[in-house]
This record gives sequence, C-alpha cells and structure tokens, in this order.
Amino acid sequence: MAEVIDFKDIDRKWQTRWEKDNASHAPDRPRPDKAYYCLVMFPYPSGHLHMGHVRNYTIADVLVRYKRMNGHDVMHPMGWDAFGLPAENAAIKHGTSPKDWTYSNIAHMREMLKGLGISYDWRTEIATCDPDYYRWNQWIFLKMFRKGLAYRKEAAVNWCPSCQTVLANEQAQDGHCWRCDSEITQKNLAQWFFKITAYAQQLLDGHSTLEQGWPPEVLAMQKNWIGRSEGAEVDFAVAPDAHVQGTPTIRIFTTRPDTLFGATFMVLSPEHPLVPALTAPDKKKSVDDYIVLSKKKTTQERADLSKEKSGLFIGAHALNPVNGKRIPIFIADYVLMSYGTGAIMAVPAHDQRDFDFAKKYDLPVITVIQPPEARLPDPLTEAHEADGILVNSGPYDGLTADAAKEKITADLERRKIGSKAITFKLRDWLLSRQRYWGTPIPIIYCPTCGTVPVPEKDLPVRLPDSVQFTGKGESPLAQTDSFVQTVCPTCGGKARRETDTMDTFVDSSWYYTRYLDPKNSDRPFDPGKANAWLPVHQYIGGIEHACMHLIYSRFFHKILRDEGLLTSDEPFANLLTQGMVTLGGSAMSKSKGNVVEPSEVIERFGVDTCRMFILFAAPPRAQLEWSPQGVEGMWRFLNRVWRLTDKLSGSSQPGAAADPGLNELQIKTHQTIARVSRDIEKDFGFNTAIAALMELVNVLYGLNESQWKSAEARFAVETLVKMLFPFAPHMAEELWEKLGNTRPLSLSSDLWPKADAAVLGKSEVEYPIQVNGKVRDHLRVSPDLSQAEVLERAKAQPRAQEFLKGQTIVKEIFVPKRLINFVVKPKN
RNA sequence: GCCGGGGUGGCGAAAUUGGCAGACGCGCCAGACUCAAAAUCUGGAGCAGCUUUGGCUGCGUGCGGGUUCAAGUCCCGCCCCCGGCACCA
Repeated sequence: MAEVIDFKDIDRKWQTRWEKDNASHAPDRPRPDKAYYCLVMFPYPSGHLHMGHVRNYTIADVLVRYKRMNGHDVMHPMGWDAFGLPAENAAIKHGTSPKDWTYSNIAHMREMLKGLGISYDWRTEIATCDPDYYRWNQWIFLKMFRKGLAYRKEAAVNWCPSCQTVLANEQAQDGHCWRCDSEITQKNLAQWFFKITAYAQQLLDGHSTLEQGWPPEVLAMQKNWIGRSEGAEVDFAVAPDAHVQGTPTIRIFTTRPDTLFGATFMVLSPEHPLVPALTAPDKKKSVDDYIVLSKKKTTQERADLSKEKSGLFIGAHALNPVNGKRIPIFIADYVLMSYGTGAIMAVPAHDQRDFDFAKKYDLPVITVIQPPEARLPDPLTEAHEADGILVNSGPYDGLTADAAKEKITADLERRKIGSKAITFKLRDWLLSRQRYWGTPIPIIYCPTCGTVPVPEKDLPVRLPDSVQFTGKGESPLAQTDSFVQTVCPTCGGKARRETDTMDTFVDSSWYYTRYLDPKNSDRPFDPGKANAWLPVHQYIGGIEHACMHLIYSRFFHKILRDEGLLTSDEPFANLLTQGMVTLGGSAMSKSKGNVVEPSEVIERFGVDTCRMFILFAAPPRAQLEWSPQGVEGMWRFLNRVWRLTDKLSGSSQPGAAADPGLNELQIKTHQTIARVSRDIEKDFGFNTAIAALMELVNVLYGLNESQWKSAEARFAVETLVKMLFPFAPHMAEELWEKLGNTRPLSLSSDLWPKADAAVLGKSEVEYPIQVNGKVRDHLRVSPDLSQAEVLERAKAQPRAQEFLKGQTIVKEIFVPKRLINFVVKPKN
C-alpha cells in the first residue's frame, strides 16, 4: 500500500515541462497595473551554491508564483555579479585565468540553480564581467565625468599590503581588509571618486517614499550613514603673534552654536592645511612628530574610543568671535579632515569628549547652558550635553538653546563671520581599484592634453586576456604594456591608459535595469522597456548590504534618472532583508565545518521538501536554524498530502446538506484560503501560511469514507493543491495533473482561490467567558446573535453561574468575536 | 561608547497588534495495525501543587515596578544576547 513517491523524478519532469512551456517568461511589456518585478541580490559565482542562496531564491519564488497565479505580469531575472577578487586570487594560486575560472563557475552554478526549479526568465541572464555589460559601466562613468560627478584626487587611502589594493573605508573592518583580513596601512594615491555627496540630501529625502516598503531598521542605518547635521560654520580669527603671518582665520563646523561662549580651546586635524603656518617655531619638532605618528594610524585606530585621546598645543591662539577671548589651538588625531571643516571649537562644559580633553590638558571649563529645573555642579563632573537655558553668554543669557542657535547664527551672519551650515557624514565613493578583474576606467593620460576621456565610440575598453598574475607589486594591468600604451584620442600622440579598474559595487548598482534589456548594444537599456517595470516591486537579500550596495544603487538610479533614462526616483519600492541560515547557532561556513549542502538535501528528499522546510522553520527575516529532523518532518508532510489525493473517489457528489463534518470542512477550506492569502501578502508569513495548510490537511484526515465521496472533499483537496503550488511547485503540479487537470498551474493566471465571505460568515464563534479576567467557561454561538443575547447566554452557563453567585456584576466587557469578561465584586 | 534588532515550553515558532499564551511542526509518551520493528493512523503533554482520576488551584512570555476589566503586546527603570559603526565636533 505504501507507495514510494519519487520526488526527484517529479522534480525533473516538471522542470523540463516548465522550460518547454516557457512558463517563466516575462511578457515584453507588462500591463501597467499588473507588473511585478521581483529581484534577488545576484550571486557572486564562487562555484558553490549555499543554503543562504537557496533560502533567498525560494522566498522570491514563492512570491513570484503566487503573483503569477493572481494574474500579474512577472519579471524574475537572474545573473552573475562576476567581477571580483576571488577570481584573481584563484589566478594567483592556481595559474588559471580569472575569465575561465569565472565562466566555468557560472556554468556550474547555473545548472545547480536550474535544479532548484526557481522560475527565472533565463533570457535575462547577464554576467557583469561580459564586455557587453561592463562597457555600460564605462559609459555611465563618462557621463558622470562630463558632469563633474567623477573626479580624481589625491587622498590618503587604506592600503592592504597583502592584496596590494586600495580599500574604501567602508570595506575596512577594524583596520583589516574585509576580504583577506590583513592589517591596513595608509598610502597616498591619485584616485577616482564618484561625487555621491552631491546626492546626499536626495538620498535622505528618498526615505519618505521608502517608508512604506523598506524595513525601518534599514532606513535608520542609512540615515545614520548619510548623517546629516545642521549647525553653523564659524570663522575664528587667529590671534596676532610674532610667528603668524597675515590674518588667517580658521573655519569650524559646530552643531552647537548656542555654546559658543563656552568654547575654551580649538582642535585642528593634524592634516589641516593651516597647521604648518600656525605652529610656533619652538613647537615645530613636536608637531611634525605628532603628524608622522598620526599618519601611521588608520582611521579605525584614530576613531577608537577606548584609546585615550592625545593632542598637542601648537603655540598659537585664536580669538573667540563672540567675546574676543584668546583660546589655545591644539591638534588632535581624533579630528578628521574628512568630516566638517577638519577643525572644531571645543566646549568642554557641553561635550563629553571635549570635557575629557580639557581635564587631561588642564583647560578651562565654562558652563553656558543650565538645565531648566536644576543647577549644574561647580566644578562640573561631566559634560552637560542636553538642552537648557543660556548663562555666561552676554546678551544671549536666558534664551533657550534652540532660540540661541538661531540668534547667534544670525548675528554671526550679519558680521559675515559665520553662517548656517549642513554637513553630511557620507563621503564620496572611492571607486578606483588597483586590480585586473574589474571594469577598466575609460580614461587616457596624454602628456600634451592631460586627462582625456575615452570617446564613447571606442567603448568598451576591454580587459586584455594575456596578463601575468604574481600577486605582488603593481596591478597586473599596469604591468601589461599592450594595455597601457595607447594613443591620445585628441592629439594622436603617445599616451597611457588609466590602469585602475572599478569597484565591483559599480556593477551591482544598475544591474536591475540591464536585466530588462540585456542585449541592447546601443544603450545600457531602452528607457521604455525599463520604465515599464521599474521600480522593482520586491527586492530580497541580506541585511549586510543595508548601507553600501543599497545606497550606491539608489545613487545610480538617480544618476540614470538625471541622464533621462529613468523616470522613477528610487530603484526598489519594497525591500525584504532575509535572515541567515545557521547550524549549531552560527552561520554555515566551511571553516566551521557546519555546511549543509543543498544538493545533498535535494538528492535525498527532493526540491519541494527543501523549500518547504526553509519556508516553514522561521519567518523570512529571522535567522533559520537548520534541522535534519525538521526536514524529514516536512518530507512526511508532503507524503501525507500525496496520500490525501488517493482517498478522493472519481465521481464526487454534493454531500448531505446536514452533514456537520462537511459543513465544518467547507468552512475550514475557506478559512484556510483567507489565512494563506493574507499571510503571503502581509509581511511574508510563509511559515504560518504553511501551518494553515497543515491544519486543513489534518481536518481532511478526519473525514470518513462517505464524506470522501463528497464535492466538498474534492473542493478542499483541489484548493489545497493550488495553494501548495507557490511553496512546493513540483509536487503541486504533479497532484494537479493527477486530479485530472491538463493545464498546468504554472501557466494559470486566475487559479488562486478566493475565500467566500458567505461561507466564512457561517462559522460559529467561541467566546471565552472570564470572571474578573480569569477564563471560567466557554460559549459557542452563531455569529449573528446580538450582544445582549450572547451576554444572557453567557451568564446562564453553569460554570459562569458558579462564579457569579453571590456577586454583583460591576461591569460587562464584550469584545465582538473575541471574549466576554464580567467584572464582579461580592454583594456587601 | 553610539545606532539598530531581539529575549515566549525540551527545540523551531504562533498570538488577527491590548482580548483564552504556546496554533503548526520537531522531539517525546501512549494506543491501534504488526509475530516484531519500521512506516502509517489515532490520542496525550507549559510548570508546580492538590485530587474522590471527573477534575481543581496556583504560577507562568529575561528581571523589577506601573497603567488597565484585561499586558508577550503600552509606560518607567534594569539585565543579557545578536548585528552595525565613520569620535555626529
């Protein structure tokens, strides 16, 4: 009797069939109100598909299949984030070519992905290392170059001695290379930057449109990353001194212009351009030493709060612009040239870090803000950073801090020594990489004409194939003469190519538009095609990309919009950040030896079991702990569903009208439709949707032989199979066919069931009856009974009677369809 | 230190957003089927105490208070865990 189901066979059968039917093909143009573009963060072709990928793609596939069944036009593309370090490392280690290594990984991973039965439109497939793709990186770069949004500057950058490459600050973790973990040192190089700071305000403003569909914590992280501060810039005149030439001023940025009277010293970044001119002759030696020392430190080290702050008086003073007091000027490496103006006024009474610094160097502390209701101790034991009322501030005494900010700034503005100012923490995007396996930056350096952009007609600037990989010295491109030597497009003279390639985040910043027109050889994409689908309706990926990738692509979207290619302001309308897959509490990794191979699970149980387990074990956002027993449990559930369909008889008749069991089944079926639909649509509740399907299955197992012959039973089973389709598509197709249907579920656009409100309304309501908040009895009533009738019956229940006896009812609480509570107190 | 997220049975989790805490599943226990086991089907169980074995009573969502007829959910104050960080000048 126990039939052994060959899930693998069913997987293969339907994957072949779907491919033949073009079941996953997106329409050329979606209907405007029916478009659904579901995007997953495309994989790096490492050669291995891990469980995190499977989870990501399964979540997306559920949504996509559900949307298709509901009549949407769906775009579900797949491609490869194919440039990057591992290919180059493999080249160094094994002598392979990065190109061959990458493309063979892609071929392997494509096969594994196809085995998952995810419904991708493979016609969209792109690989970012393909010249047909990266030429458009170059094209976009040139557009930005012409607008001044791509520029070159000498800057202190993070240098990884092992990778021999520059890392953006964002890519340096705890002073170590994010990929190879080597300690980072500082080095000055001329680098290419994208001026993302020009879009800082727009990136922030865009949050108002994203609030609907993005997790609030991602928006909070981005907001902090962009880091807008409102305040004032104020010019401090340097006090005349024998060694000071002219009348220099130091511009500072402060968020607290209200505390200006409390500024008792200034601190400049050691790199500040005025430092050499202001340093007194007898301080020169120690200042130079300090600068050398701070250059050795990484930004990370300088930013480490646990380390004691060091500083050095440079032998010059400034004049506080509001009261003319002479205040000493220090340099300290915790002040960074990259934020604000690289100089601060220090107000120890109202900034804890300044307070600590003042204590260490014995500098005066002047309280200028008092809290409204208390008085601060004198001397202060810690800084008072909160708001309050101004004191010791001359004409501003008595003002609130907020009012004082306005008034002091306005007065400074009148005197032309200050103004309102806004700064951002966001820094320009350093895109230069001294690597081979990336997009060449399309720039030529001509001894006569200078920096010359490669003409568009000469794109793509191709990566040369024959390149040496030693892992040492300059980038392989810089060592390849045939690449470097060229002629100037302007004067025709001998010239050199830029040998830096682009950060791979450039590739992933606009790939979602290329999917929509992947073969276009005239433009990155056709605006008509792209705008028909964009913005992406659902983007799914890991939260680790909250700040970099997800800000960079928002920036690029706005760039492409301003180029006239896109009409929308934001690339991704809705974002789902999925949790990690763990085993034994930590993320699966080869080094920990806790990897579960997707291929092994699929080989043993079939794809649907793997999908169902992943979807059921935790909600998508939460961490997912792998459980081999849980997987087996899910396999048993699918077998249990299969056996249900064996119980249906060929010809189903409407059941006896008065059969309460069938009545209950009918109600349960419609309740399940309502629940599953709601759970999918509302917050990706796939785990509870599957739980609802399990409950329906449990009810069906309670049917007797004659009930199995009923139309109600058939309806319930067919409905179950339809609703199973997004979660376990292979098996659902097989069962659908087994039930006698010829048109596959994958081709349907109207088969998702609808709950019948009339049937739902027939369901009885069970009320808990509470007395003083404790449940004492239960009452089942028809839903159309009035409140008064329900309460009457509740009071008449025997157990309720027991607890109401001798009591006065003070209050009757009735919450429709929820509960009844009698608040009582003893009679006298 | 700052920012973000979280703490519910033996385990993964659920709770329609203030309304019966623990749905659904894993694991466990028991029964049916079987010579037996597996598979399958059926049933049981938060913890503790009492019990005339029908049940009854208390306690329970990290800890301590509070608001409310009613708190996992709201408020105040703590503790712990996870993730992120670029000294918000």
